[in-house]
Amino acid sequence: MHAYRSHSCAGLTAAEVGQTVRLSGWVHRVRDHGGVLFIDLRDHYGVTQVLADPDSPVFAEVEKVRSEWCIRIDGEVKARDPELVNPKIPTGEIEVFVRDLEVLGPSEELPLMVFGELEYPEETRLKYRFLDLRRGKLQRNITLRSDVVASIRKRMWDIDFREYQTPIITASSPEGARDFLVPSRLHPGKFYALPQAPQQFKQLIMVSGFDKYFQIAPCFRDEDPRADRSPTDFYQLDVEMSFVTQQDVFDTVAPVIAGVFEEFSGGRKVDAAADWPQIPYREAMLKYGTDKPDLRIPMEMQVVSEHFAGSGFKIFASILEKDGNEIRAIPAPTGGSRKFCDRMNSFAQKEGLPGMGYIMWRESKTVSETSERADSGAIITSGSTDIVTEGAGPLAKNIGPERTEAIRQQLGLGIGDAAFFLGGKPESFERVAAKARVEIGNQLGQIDKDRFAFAWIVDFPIYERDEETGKIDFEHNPFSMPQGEMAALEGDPLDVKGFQYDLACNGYELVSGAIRNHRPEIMFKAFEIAGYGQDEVRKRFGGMVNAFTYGAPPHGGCAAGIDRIVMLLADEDNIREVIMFPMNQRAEDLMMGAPSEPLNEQLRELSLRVVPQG
RNA sequence: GCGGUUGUAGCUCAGUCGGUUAGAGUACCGGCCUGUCACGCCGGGGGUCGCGGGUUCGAGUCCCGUCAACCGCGCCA
Repeated sequence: MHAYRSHSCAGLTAAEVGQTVRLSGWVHRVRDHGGVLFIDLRDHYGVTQVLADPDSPVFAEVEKVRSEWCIRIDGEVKARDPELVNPKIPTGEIEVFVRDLEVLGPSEELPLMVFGELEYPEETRLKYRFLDLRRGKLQRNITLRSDVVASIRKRMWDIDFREYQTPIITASSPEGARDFLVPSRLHPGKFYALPQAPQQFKQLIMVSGFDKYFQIAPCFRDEDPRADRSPTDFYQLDVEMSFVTQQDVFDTVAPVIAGVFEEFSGGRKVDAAADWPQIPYREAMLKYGTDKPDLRIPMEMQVVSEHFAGSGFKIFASILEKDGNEIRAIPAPTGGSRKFCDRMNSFAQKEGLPGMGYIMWRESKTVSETSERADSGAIITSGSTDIVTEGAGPLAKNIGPERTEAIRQQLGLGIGDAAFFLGGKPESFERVAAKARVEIGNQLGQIDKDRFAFAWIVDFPIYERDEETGKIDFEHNPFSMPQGEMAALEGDPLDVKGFQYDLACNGYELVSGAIRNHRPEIMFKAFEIAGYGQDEVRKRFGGMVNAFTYGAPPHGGCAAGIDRIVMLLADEDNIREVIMFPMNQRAEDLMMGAPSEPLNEQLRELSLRVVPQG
């Protein structure tokens, strides 16, 4: 018999009754009844109940085992009496009577219980990640992640892509984020960098004639984390293809993403890839306040400036006197209660805005009298009670019934509905507006939680103007082909759109990509507009620019966030739930003790000296 | 760098208006229990109330400072 096991803890059924088996696993739970003692023995695959009584030669030793000890047992498979079957576990029809026990690894008192669904603080969970990982949820999430990656690889292979590895220790490739630097021992004073993405390599792979590339690639960025953003490193499905248009990339990647979601959605609805809308960036910002809208929420923002210009609501009226300012409304069907409106107002305040004005529409009865002169000359007066829709709330009072009604009609709202209003420079309120829209959708129960809603966001601007310095800079990375190529760069830079796109899903950015700028002269021009001379470009992207002078094919691609895809599929809202060994919020690994101080000897070898922080 | 929330037993938490010896569940230790599957019952050990200072006759509780964790902003696809 094998040293550790003849079966897994999920592998025994009524068919094995009577056999002598060997199991290894962790003690999930002990139930000691004195004369009979039960252990739920758990491994990666499942749980089997094992038992011992004084007839067992190892009864005394079995009595000593505790939760999470790693043990091996030999025993005899027994059928349970019908009334003793546990229908909750697949092995519930049998149990194993222990005849031999070996403690493979005893356990200290646990800082975190594997058994049960108790919540623990992040700090505890991360420090004892190996215990947390034993728990059902992380076992499921991490297994799912592995399955998702395998599915992606297969799907990419099936459409003739191949996976090529690119360097990890490489040159700094400024994509916008901060680099992780690696000091060079052989070249004192010089540093390698970890790639923020294999961006330049994959483009070079295209120049090298490989046509279709993908890689499940680690990416490194030294930025502060968020719940949906891992610090230090994360994984991308990195894709690049030659001789393609933007639509070709969509047609290639969408079925892969949709296929993966369908495969692992567990019955949740996945919007068909062919139906994914393409929303221009400007339109997304206008309607949703963000370039990663959650399209499960039906409400869309609208510009309502005209109704407030010169109105009695002085705050908005004066905001509108300034160029570039506008007023936008978020409709909130069925949100027409004071309580709800107040809650949303304080939500906006918590997010840093002065507040969020609102109008509620309710019904009001008015008695109207009409008088008319009959043909006979008599005056006939008739009275009737009309039910009319009336705007309520301080804002409605200030602007009066006509303007209030015009707003209602524009937004298509009715009795019991509300609308929220934000004013100023769009950039100043769009972030909060986007969150408010989600909050409204959530609170009013208008989000279909069992749906994955996708949209391509297209026509991203190539450039943006820095608010403070007024300087023109790249909005994203500088590798995208401007729509209209060289000619487009002759006009106003802020009007130049790129063949650059994102895929949004349920409020997350899942994919980002572009048709690349493969023409050196257009690249130089594009950089010139952002204030970078040819020398600078050659210095920073020399390898790639040089390659582009030797017959570069038109190419494009994208990168999809593996962590986020798994996070959505696992229905988690924190990226750490789908990463095996994540960092904490301060980019520390509490389990491994990283980062840590290097040995003096290491520093000497690297010609480095640590400057004490004042 | 900034803002919010949190910090009490190994773990999860309660602790009223500032008032006696800081509690519960769980885990751990001991005892009882032959059919449990969150087994049950009895008993026990376990506390720098994050840390420092202050107010007070008296501080887990109030004030100031500080540290840490998480969430968010800035930043970043």
